[in-house]
Amino acid sequence: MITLKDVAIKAGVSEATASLAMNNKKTVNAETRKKVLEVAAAMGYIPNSIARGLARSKTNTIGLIVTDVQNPYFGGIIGYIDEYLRLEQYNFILSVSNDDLLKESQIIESFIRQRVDGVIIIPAQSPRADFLSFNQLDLNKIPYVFSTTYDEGWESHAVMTDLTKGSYLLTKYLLGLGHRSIMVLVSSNRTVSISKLRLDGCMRAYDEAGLAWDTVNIVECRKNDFNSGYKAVMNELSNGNKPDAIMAINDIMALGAMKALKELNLKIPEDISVAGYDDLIFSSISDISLTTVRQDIAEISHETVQLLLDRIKGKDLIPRTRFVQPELIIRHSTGVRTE
Amino acid sequence: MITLKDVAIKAGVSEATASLAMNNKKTVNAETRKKVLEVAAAMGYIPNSIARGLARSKTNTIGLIVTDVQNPYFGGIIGYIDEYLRLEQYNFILSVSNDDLLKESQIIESFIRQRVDGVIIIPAQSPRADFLSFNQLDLNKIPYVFSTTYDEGWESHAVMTDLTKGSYLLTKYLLGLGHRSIMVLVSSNRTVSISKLRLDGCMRAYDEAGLAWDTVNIVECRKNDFNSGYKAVMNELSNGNKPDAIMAINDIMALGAMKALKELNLKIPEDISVAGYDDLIFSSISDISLTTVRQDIAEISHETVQLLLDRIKGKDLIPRTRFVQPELIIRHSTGVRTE
DNA sequence: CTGTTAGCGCCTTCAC
DNA sequence: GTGAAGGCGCTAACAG
Repeated sequence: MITLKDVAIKAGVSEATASLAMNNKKTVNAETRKKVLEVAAAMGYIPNSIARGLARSKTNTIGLIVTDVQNPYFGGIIGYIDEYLRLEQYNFILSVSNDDLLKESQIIESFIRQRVDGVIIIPAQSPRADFLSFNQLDLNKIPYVFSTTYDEGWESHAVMTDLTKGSYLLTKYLLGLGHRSIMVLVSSNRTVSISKLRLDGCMRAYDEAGLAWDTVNIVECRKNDFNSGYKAVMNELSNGNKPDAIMAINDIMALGAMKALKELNLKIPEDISVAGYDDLIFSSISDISLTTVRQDIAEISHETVQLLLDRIKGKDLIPRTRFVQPELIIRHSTGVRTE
Repeated sequence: MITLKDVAIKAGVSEATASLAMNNKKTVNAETRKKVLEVAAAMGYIPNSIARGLARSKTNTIGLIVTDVQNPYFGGIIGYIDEYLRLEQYNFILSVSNDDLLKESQIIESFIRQRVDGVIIIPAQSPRADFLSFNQLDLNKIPYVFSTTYDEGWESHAVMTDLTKGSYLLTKYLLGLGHRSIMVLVSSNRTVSISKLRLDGCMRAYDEAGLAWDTVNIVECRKNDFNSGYKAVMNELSNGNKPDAIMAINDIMALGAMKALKELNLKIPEDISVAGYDDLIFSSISDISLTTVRQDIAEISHETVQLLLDRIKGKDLIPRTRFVQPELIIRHSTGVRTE
């Protein structure tokens, strides 16, 4: 392992000068710098960022917590964040919370140990008893921003889709098609932001249309995955609850719902319309392509990174949620109410 | 930011003793340790792993390079690796190469800078002009292991599915159903290991059956994604090449292929059988569930991590590829040849 | 058992 | 412009 000292000696300069040269400070003579750079290259010198981190107390790495890596939605987020961060010469450490609050707090502590310069949090979606982890970050003066969703009860910087607006557009569209009895598949707890905000949007559309909101059938599902969507629909329909349309909290669940409907020999959209949320690549996989609300994950990721870097650079910003605009994508899983 | 020194002073001991206490070395008196631990907790002390890394020249973090985060197959790998690594008290840094060799080499260099203890590489699938990056790792004595696939021409430690066997099983099964004219969708270059190994398996099955291998239609696709599968099938079939069965290099492409067939009004499996590879959760999404070869990603991830940690601990192992057994999963997208 | 000393590799004043 | 000196926070001998 070759060090800066080795380079300095071989180049016949002091370690300090070598350091200045490597970091392109103008205070060093062009000749000397050239010499140092050459020697460094020749020796295959690779700077030790650990040591640099200690000396500068800045690691140039940021921590990223995601709830789920298997969902391509988050895969996309990770990809974009990686891209933008790399452009800005930052590394990142990734950890997966699996929506587990304990794990999330352990991850945050390990990020603090690592002295990350900042952290991006996709918060676990369970009601929180306390906010110790976030407090720890504040105490250690490590900036963080929530991405994709925020946490109820903890005001902070966040970047996310205007979920309410997306649901509003979608619901309005469905009502416009004549659907009245709508079933909504939400997460395990309808009061948690990712569900609540969407429901707010539905409600707004109902209100505007002068329709009674309480005709909506809200089904809480334990997980937000394919099987949950499948089972929920199987259950409800076998209990005789046949809606005009089904709205799922995300595309994966919507796809699960479609699977169930097919098995029940119900035609989509003739018998029941189905809509998702996210606009995964997979939304066009099913032979009946899915109507959905597109979340602009490139934009979300980009804003998240910019916001975090601004905070790291010391910009004093007011904690608030930045909303990214959703887009209604109409495809073939929805149609006018027939009967 | 409170340091070990602060704790030591407040606890009335030397910094060294505090350090020993924090690290649970037995050489320190129970009373003293208790005292130190209490003070540390009270002060909210969080050790600085950067400093520790410098002192011990061991960072307890490993680097992970993946080619694609959007494919849930790799999402699964990342999830498992995260899990196993965390159990062993390791962190990891993730970076995405997007199958770009230049980016891959930059990532490796940044990993060296960070002084990771080891790296897990899912190598980019392009023919390599040189092996400088891997050489750099060797020079810096940083252990690494390839996961999911290896690189032709660079012998090293690797853990992956026995791809050849998987293809062999699948092909044998298809031949057994009476299919003779098979179309195989591979990556952009059939000589690259992920394609080559699979093709070897097909070939073996053909040989065993005493059938002429050259009747197989091998189609090279630029990318291994949904659209590539879709387009490849659209192209081939509109050129009048109608096979009995289609085998894709992975499930995503197979799903794309199915989409194309449906649009061409061909029935699956009555008109054409389709098979994938990977066994994604999504393989059951399409109304016709996909016959595929399951890769045991939990096992692959686990072995990869164990192998890397063994190497980090200094075990001197012979570079070789460890194969994980594949499993043929028969579902509804394949059936006996009809005409 | 505990404290002293000496780094790990790099950066940053501050003289010269 | 360049070198000497000190320090980032922690650990690893070595004494005592």
